[in-house]
Amino acid sequence: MSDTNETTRTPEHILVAVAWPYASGPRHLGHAAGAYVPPDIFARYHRMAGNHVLMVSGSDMHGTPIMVAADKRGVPTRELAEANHRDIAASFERLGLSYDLYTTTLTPIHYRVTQDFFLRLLERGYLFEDTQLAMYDPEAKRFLPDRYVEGTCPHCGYGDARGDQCDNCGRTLDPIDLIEPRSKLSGARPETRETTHFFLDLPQFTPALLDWVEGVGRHWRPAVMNFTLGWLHEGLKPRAITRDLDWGVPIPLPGYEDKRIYVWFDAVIGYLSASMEWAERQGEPDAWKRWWALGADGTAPGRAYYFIGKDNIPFHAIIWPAMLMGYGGFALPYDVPANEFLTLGGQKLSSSRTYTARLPFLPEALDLFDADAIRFFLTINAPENRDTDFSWDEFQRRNNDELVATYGNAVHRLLSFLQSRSGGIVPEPGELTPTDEAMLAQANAVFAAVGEQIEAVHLREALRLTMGLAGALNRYLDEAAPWKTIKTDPARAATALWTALQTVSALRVLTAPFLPFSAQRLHELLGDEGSVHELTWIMRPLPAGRALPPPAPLFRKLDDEELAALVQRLAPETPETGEPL
RNA sequence: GCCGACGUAGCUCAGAGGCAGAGCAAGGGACUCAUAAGCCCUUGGCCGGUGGUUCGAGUCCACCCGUCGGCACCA
Repeated sequence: MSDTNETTRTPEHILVAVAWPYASGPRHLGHAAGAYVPPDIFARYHRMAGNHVLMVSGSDMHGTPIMVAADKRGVPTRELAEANHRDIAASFERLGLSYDLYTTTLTPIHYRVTQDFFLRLLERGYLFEDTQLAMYDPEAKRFLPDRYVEGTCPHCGYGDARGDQCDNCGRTLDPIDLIEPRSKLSGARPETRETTHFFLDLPQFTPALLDWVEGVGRHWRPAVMNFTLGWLHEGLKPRAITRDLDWGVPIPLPGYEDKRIYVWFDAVIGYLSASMEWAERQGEPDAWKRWWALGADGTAPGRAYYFIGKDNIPFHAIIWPAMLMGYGGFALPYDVPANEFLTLGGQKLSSSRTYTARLPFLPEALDLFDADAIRFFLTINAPENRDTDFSWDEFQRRNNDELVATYGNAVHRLLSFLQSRSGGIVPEPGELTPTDEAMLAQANAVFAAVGEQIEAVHLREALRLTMGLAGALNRYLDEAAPWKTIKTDPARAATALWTALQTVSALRVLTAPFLPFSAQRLHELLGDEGSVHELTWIMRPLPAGRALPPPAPLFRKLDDEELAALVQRLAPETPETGEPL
């Protein structure tokens, strides 16, 4: 067995920054496909490849929708946010997401870092105060975000237009233009009031951002770069970073007790504050600097990847970099591999196989299916280049025909045969034929190919290549046909079985980033102890003579009736939640 | 309305100047180790439309149609 693909390069510091889920309710499969599963694959691979990975995220706890939902239920805002946070964290754990820290924006350290950012940007002249007109609900005694004002659209006459946009004609609106405006909270007619807020002076950053994007953006996904350049060329506008609320990070200046720093400004700072919190918990309070602090010559300490959905591009490719530039001394994003959306658009409404009109929430999906089956579907059909369509038919097909039939079966047919014909003992190989050599060479080569794709954040292609090795193993077994040669040429059968077993041993390593739970089961079926995730990203030899435990299938098939019965338990309607992240 | 992305086989999706691809579905075949799985062969495409650039265009350009997203107080 050769270790030729073992890398000798020095370990890198890789920051895996994962979008902060908004703690307004459960996340659904679309969120997982877009922003949560990809970084986990990326982080797991980089750990196995020997790099120093820091993967942090947390729940975004502030913002108006959470406040409003809590008011409606008559519970304290903090209580609802924390309950939602616990649910999200639990489903992430069940999905196998390997955060080094998954925290919230309610921690003391987050408040401290956010206020520090505020003061530093203010001191450096990147924040200014200005007075604006805002809608005020006299009954709820609260200022209203634009979308909490409803009324008749001045363009098309639609009666339920929101203050920010008309859902009927799609036009962008100003709430002041609405005919017969009413508060979404109380129904009262909103008043216009003056209010003073702090603004982030984004125009100051435009030239520096353009320079930066035109350099680093070259390896970004084209959609992300075009979108970002579009904003920059259009000209940035100052953006209010405070609100008239009592839910959020307080403004660290006297006289602003009735205002708060608004959620989008504090949420992106979470990447930094969570890294600091992680370091403190490690008992090494400065450890975060290894991923964040620029060197004396301004060089980045490693590479920072921000995994988000496409709706979040402005925050991560423009606003957060501007904030970092303004503060100074911290590494900017290296890549922002934003995914498109998982949609339900193509589902045929007339089909009897249409079960729901919405994407399932993670807790529901995880109650019904193995995490690896979900991860497999979300990755092999990931919306990397464009929106991709979700349907239960497609989920079943990918699971049954690809995950189970190709990969699961390749493993199971081999291990079962070994168990029944040679008592589960890994045989001693004889002389290798060219076919055997080719099988092993391919397994070895797949490590480099998959690694290259993951590093480029082409996870879908990476998983496809991995499954390709399972397909090659099936073909190898058919050609070598040990079930025949075992009767005529036992030594040849032994060598073929040994070769196939080495390939399965490679697959348990190769699938580990994508399918962490089944990779661990396979690791144990191969008679190894400990965690498969602590192995190195190279061929893992399986020694001859080892006795393997009795095999069990890695995955289960979903038959039509079972799937239909399971999925019909899902609530047909979308429960009340806030917006996606 | 403005900006951007996308439109490729029945389905889900790759490909980005040089002979149209994969998986699944469909048709045929040989096999029996395996969760009726796996393997081999075959069928299947006006690459959304029109016009242009080019020796050559899914690929580059213009316009049109369709879908999705953004348009700064949702995050």
